[in-house]
Amino acid sequence: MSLPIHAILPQLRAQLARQRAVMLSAPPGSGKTTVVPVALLAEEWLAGQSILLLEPRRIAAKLAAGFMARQLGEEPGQRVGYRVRFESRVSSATRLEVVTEGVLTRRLQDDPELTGVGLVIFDEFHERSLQADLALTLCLDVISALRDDLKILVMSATLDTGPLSRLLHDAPVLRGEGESHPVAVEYLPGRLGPQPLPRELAGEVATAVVRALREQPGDILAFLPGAFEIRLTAELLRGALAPEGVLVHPLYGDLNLAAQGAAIEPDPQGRRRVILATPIAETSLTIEGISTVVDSGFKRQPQFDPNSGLSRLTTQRISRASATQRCGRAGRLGPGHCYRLWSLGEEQGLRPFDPPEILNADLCQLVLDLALWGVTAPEGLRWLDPPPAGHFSQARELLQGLDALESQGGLTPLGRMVAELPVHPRLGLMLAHAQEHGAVALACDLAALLSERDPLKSRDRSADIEERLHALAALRAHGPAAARSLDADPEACRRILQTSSQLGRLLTSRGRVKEKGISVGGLLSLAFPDRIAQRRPAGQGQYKLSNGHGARLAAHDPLNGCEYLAVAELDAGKAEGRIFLAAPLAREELFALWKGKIRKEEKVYWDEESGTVKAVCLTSLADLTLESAPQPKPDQEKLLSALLAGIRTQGLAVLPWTEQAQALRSRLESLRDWEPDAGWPDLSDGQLLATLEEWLAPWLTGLNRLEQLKKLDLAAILASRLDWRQQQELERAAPTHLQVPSGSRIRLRYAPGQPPVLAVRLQELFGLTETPRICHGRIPVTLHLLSPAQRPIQITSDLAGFWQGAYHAVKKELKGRYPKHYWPDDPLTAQATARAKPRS
DNA sequence: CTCTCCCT
Repeated sequence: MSLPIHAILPQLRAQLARQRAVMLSAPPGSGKTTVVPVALLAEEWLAGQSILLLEPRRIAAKLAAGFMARQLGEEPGQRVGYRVRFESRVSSATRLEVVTEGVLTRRLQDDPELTGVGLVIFDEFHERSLQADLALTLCLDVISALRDDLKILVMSATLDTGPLSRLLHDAPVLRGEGESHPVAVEYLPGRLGPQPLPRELAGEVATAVVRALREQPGDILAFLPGAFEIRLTAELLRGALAPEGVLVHPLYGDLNLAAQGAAIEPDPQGRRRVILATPIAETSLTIEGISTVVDSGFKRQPQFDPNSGLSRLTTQRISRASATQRCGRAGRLGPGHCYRLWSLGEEQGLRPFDPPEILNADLCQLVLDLALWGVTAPEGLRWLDPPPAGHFSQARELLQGLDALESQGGLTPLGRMVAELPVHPRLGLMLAHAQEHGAVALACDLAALLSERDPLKSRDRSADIEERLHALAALRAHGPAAARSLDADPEACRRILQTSSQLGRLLTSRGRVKEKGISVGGLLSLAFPDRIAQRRPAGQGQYKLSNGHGARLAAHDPLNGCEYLAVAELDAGKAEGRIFLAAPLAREELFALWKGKIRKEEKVYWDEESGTVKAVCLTSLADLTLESAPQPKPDQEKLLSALLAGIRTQGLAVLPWTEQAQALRSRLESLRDWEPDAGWPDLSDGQLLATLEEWLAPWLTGLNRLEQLKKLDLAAILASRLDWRQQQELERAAPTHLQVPSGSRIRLRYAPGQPPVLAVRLQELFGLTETPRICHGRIPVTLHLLSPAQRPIQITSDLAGFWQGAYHAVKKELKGRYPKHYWPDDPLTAQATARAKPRS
């Protein structure tokens, strides 16, 4: 049998003989997975050592091993073997061992020299899983420190080869051909925006599928983002296609094996089929007999947020690499056709490749693996894409908080134990602590449940994890039918039990029971202390998490009545997370389990609603307030700063700004304008608010409510900011009043940025030749000249000019209106008066 | 409106 990959085998052999690392890029169907490893077994440089072949999935590992073994006329476990979780076929004769990712990481940790291994092959490296990236990084570390004879071969479909080649010290890149048939691509741009609603998306896909059925022969594979859109599309299609006898099969990971099998196998009666699939059909499952693909262009992906430590599922546009991969699914049998629900223009906007998982994942396990490797900072190793610093430190802080890591990043004894358990570190910690509580068996079931798919499938299932435990118990005691009667999938339950018993074997007889009794919720809280949830007082199914974030139960979930929950799984959501798995946590148990982390503190704070400062004694666990009691004798300093905080939120207007206080402030502000270098204090709003502690606080002793502020003498308080000399100078340079020739003392009005205003009846100024000035003669006042009835007549800052000019016209007019008043012809020599006429 | 895969 000849495959395209045979053409480049000689080149590959030659390069591997010379180089430490080689890359081989070839599309699906080239035969690289099964041809290359066997072909290299007899190489001289291998010197009798074995080859490790890394596959991303168990099923692929077993299939590849089986295929290669049979090519050699053997069964797996002889020269070719495999090792995946729960199952291995290897012997002393095994020279080629196909492993999955977790097994390789474990192997590296147990034997960093990779004794007896001469070559590690990374298959499907373009998938860029977190574990494959980590394994490559660790292998590079092995080569540079311990094994300069170890070789690496990275095989992939389309991959951005440049950065990887550089990481591998300019490894040569060989390119192979694939064996596939041409696929015609047709663009069907629709109405789908960047964030389509599930209904819109399902409608577009259903329309395209109907068209494909009309225009193309054979079975059709449509790619949708998730199970929800698949259900919607199936409903639309079943309505439209029922009479034509076309079969519609959903296909996604949560389906049981029988349903997946039905979607994968051709129909025995030869009826046409439409398979509606998630990205599971992109690489993990191959469907027989597909000649047409309909690609929605979207997929659902988790988005990790290091701020909350939570992931959120988001529906995103796929990459061009992903679109190519999906398209290729139509060309396995013969020429195919692919409908893309976007335009050529939109295609230019797609990312060329999917981002590697390491950029977007929870890094707890990676941080722990590195610590076990002896590395506390990622900078110490060489990465294709280094783990993001924020994600890394979030994971590190979480593990430090759980006592798995020292403050320097090294493993604690507890952390070492957890690092060796095949579960997420959170669950490993729960298992470790469960030993002290004598609850290992229960904890194993819980850890397994949370590591595998949810066994409950009904759409209105409760988030209560105890319902899953009941299903497991039913399966153990009475078999599959009992589990099914509880709405649980027996297959999923069996997988959980398998994981649980593996964990049980790893944990038995370690440690001694120190404490007795712990509930399911209690155990979960040990793994997820940041996700202890407290019901909000008024909320319906709304909770607050101990990490400060909000979360919500489905409306009719029976868990709704619980005051406290330990939440194991939730989607971060946009504003509020959705709780998918949780268990009730009794208040007494919460206090008992977490007494070491529960704090009591006095909190004095500003209560907006009542306009007062309140003082309480709080019992809290992280961001949750467990108890709150009034504090009769609050700390004076805290009281004061809470009151100041209240003033800050309300603004300066809550202070009693009497006319006098305002005038004082205006005078000082004006002076600051006129004499910027004279050291006058800054009394602007911003500055006053910023320096409340300095100028206002000393006057607030013993006060705790806003209304008490009304008693303050603000003018005196502001004046006290000036020393004695400044106060004298203020009176001289910016007086409150000016005396005019009539003898009256007239108030001066100050406004920042403007000259002072003297509003005075014209007749009181007779005899005054020049405009009055203040601020040591530098600032002329603006005169608002008034009629005897106090009506404004003229505004001027040039009194001499007024007397000479405009006065005579004004006089004439006013004389007519106020004949009893005194209107002299020569205002400069006339006697000023505050009355109608001067006293004679 | 619950993606997918994986672990001595």
